[in-house]
Amino acid sequence: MSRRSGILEFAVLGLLRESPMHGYELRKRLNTSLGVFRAFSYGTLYPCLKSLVANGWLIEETGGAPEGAPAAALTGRRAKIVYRLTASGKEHFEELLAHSGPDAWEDEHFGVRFAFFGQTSRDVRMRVLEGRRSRLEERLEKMRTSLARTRERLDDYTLELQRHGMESVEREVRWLNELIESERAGRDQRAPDPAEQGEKDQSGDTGGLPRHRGGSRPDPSDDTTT
Amino acid sequence: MSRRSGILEFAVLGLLRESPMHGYELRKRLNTSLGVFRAFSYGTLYPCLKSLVANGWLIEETGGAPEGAPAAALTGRRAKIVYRLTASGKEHFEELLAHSGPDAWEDEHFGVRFAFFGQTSRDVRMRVLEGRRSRLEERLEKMRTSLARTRERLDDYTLELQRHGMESVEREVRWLNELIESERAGRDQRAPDPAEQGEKDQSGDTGGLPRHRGGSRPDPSDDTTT
DNA sequence: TTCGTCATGTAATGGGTTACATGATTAC
DNA sequence: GTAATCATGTAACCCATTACATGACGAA
Repeated sequence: MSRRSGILEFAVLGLLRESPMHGYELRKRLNTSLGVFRAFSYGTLYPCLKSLVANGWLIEETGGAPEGAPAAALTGRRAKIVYRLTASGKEHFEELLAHSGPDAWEDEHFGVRFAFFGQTSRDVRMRVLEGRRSRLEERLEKMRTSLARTRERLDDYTLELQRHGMESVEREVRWLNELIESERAGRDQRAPDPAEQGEKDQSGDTGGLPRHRGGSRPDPSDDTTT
Repeated sequence: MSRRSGILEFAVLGLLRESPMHGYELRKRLNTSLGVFRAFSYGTLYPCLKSLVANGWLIEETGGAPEGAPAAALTGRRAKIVYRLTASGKEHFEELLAHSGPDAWEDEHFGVRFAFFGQTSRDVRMRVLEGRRSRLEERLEKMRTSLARTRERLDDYTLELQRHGMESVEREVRWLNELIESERAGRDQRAPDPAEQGEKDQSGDTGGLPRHRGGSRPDPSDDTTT
């Protein structure tokens, strides 16, 4: 029952909803897809998985590959313990997805919440985005007044640090503005359950994200990994 | 001896080098001047102060305001315990300032290190800035390849999250480029010991930071605080 | 005189990492 | 056969927060 971090629990549940996986692979996904923000070690992950099992939200599937063909988990290598989301686990995740309390837009939570926006209803998405924005704006306010008071006493480097910090926050606010804007424009389209999608058309209309060009495009010609 | 966080120790030593302070004020400074990145609670700060005293790096000055006029600490309200940096504490801080090991440019450390660049020698500044930059660049590399591999499997929101994350990192790299550039341009000017400055002219030539205009300027007309 | 803020502390708890222990499977 | 990576776990520790306990001082 103990040993739950909220954010990790949420992410694990969300990832396992897409497809069953074993711990090792789960961790990799956690640290790439979502893990721009957070990296978890095994010492955190495995105990968490155990506790999720104890809660009845996951079941362990040991031994030879079960019929349910856990997709990528078994290409080449046989998994030891595959975790699969139970019905009540799915239900629990659904509840977590629906929550849009104040903690949902704190630094640690927001990223993960956003990562699962594809499974989140539009009104919750809006609340989370707007909550995050006002959170950042009040932080900005504090920074501004504090800077106004201490401006003279600070040396150039501290000032520059402050300036850059504020600019980062302002930038995220602008990003949120864009996102909120396009959420407003797009119609409510809750993404279908990924586990039941099969080969269906996934030309996602998930609210209509803004288009971005230039910068951050991965070089498609380098696939020198694995 | 235990209970030391490195970053907190560094920041406390650095702030106390400017002027003696008591814990309460120290914390406020920690959470404004430097604390764009980190906020510490009393439960962390006070034990840390005790351990710094135990190391001989600080001394506690209890009772009525000592002759040494601890500046802002005593305007209006009398402080209970004023912490002052000892000679060996100063020496220790000097050593910490001179270190430019790999941890100096990790996320948690970099901000605080930068905040004290005014007291840092130019070559150390350069090493830290360049270390940070290459750290970010290798992170960027990882993100790019990982994104290239998983691009198709990711939904629009995850993709957007990834994109924004990468853009943030790229932006910091550009910032570092500017800083490194102006460090190269400026001559070596180690800021004088702030504790011995008195009313001297402080038109800091600390290497010549780049000039920035627009955005992030505090509104000078709102001083509705205190 | 009561409320807000200043001011200092501690014990319990939380949330996470590191280092270690163990072993299977694959690539060379 | 041996190195690398896959794979699972645990115990010891670390860093910090929360909640609590305590009390002084100034302003309304």
